[in-house]
Amino acid sequence: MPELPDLVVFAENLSRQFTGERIVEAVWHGRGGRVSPSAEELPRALVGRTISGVERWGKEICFLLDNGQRFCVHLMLSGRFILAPTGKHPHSAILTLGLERGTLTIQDPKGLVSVTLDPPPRNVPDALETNAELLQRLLAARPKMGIKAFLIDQTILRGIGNAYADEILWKARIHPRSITGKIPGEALHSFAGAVHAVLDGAAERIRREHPSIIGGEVRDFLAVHNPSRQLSPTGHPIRVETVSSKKTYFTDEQILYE
Amino acid sequence: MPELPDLVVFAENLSRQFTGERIVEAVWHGRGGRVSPSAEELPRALVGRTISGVERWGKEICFLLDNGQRFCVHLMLSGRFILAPTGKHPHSAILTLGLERGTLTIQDPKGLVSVTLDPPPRNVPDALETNAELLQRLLAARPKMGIKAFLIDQTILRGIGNAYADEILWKARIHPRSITGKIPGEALHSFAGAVHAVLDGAAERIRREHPSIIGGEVRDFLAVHNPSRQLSPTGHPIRVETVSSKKTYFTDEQILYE
DNA sequence: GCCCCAAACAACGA
DNA sequence: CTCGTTGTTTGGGG
Repeated sequence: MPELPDLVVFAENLSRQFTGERIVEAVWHGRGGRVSPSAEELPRALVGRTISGVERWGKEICFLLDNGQRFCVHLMLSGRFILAPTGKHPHSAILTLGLERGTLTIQDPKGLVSVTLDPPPRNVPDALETNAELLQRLLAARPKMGIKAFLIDQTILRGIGNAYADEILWKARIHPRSITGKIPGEALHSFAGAVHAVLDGAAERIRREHPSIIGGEVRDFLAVHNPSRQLSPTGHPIRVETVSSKKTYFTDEQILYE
Repeated sequence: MPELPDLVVFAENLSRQFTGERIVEAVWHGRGGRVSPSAEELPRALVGRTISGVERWGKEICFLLDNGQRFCVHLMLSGRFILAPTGKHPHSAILTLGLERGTLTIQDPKGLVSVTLDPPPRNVPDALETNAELLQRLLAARPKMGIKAFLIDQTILRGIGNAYADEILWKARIHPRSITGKIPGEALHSFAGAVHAVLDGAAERIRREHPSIIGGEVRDFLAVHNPSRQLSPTGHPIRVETVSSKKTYFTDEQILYE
């Protein structure tokens, strides 16, 4: 499952590639996936529209349409975008969008992808809006959660998944079992800084190393949430435990606030 | 806090004493307590009515009125009924009912008592309706609870509180940390039998030893939920632990099903 | 690994 | 040690 930095680059590349293209066909394959408002409505809403841009919205990729509507795709666990020659329908295709110069398919072997036309606005900040004051406010509002559960809760802050939560907590030197309300105010600047350093840095790296990526995920450079590493970049052994019901990678460099 | 057997005897005694009496005054003292529909409505609904009976309903004591309405009192943690000479208002009085031949006061130092006129019917069986088939059905409906939490949950079965839950589980030889869905069907007859043996036996004992009791609680004869005992009646040391967030007394005679 | 829902659990106040 | 309410955690299914 791609996470926020992957999605940032996907959106850039999809936008570059498809802005200005008209949708000539939309086929819902009916073999899984969730669609709102309905599979019948979808082609009527999409076909004939021109894509005026593509952007990341939390963990979703949204196609902006020329009539002001937004068509958003959540890739969930195993969804991915695929470019195929016009008319081709790859395996486990959920939705195929025929465009003027090619076919964009959303594929998902697990069939969990969710697509939504004009999703309701969410009153939840995006992870890239993070700063110390915002963190302070969000932490104060939920003072007795595990910090790991807090970071990946999309109703609190949008965009961070399991892998990057570990990366951020390691960068901030905060133990994943720490309690939200116990993290001292003095730590919040470096915490907020870690959010940006990790997410922006990862997006920049993916952008540089995979300039036209629109699918899959790039994880090989992660510092601790990385099964191929035994030691953190600073040489401390990486532990793997279940924290807040999630597989969690961390080291003893991280301070436990509880 | 009186529990079911105490309340059974309270209801008998209040019924004997007040059936046929007319309510001539009802004073809500406004120093705590919860009243439904409202403190203003209450005197209008009660004054002038004649009490046609008193009965226990779950953990509540209900006064049946001659117009078919029911006036129910939940004593919560520290509420109690007190008889006072007409016109007297004891300390921490919540509600005073002036009757033809005396004054019945509901007193509660913690101010948690709740009184309700015509409480809505609850679709929940009473503990004294317990039999093996009922237990089977209720356990199957909530198969992954702790059995202690199950027994004291008033939305599942009405009337059992913390102390008698321990007594019943000891009598049934079921460990309080057992999981509802893991208790074997063969144990349900003795489990249901234990519910009745404990509750009916306690009521009978209270009735015999305190023939006119309407307040307080009698606990001195409890087998395990009893700080004055070190050993169960069968000579096993009594353990005290927190189970399902409640102080729980049990012994190693009780089988853990999990 | 994702989201949603429902059930179970814990904490707090009245 | 009671009942609500609210918030958090956990488990299952798509």
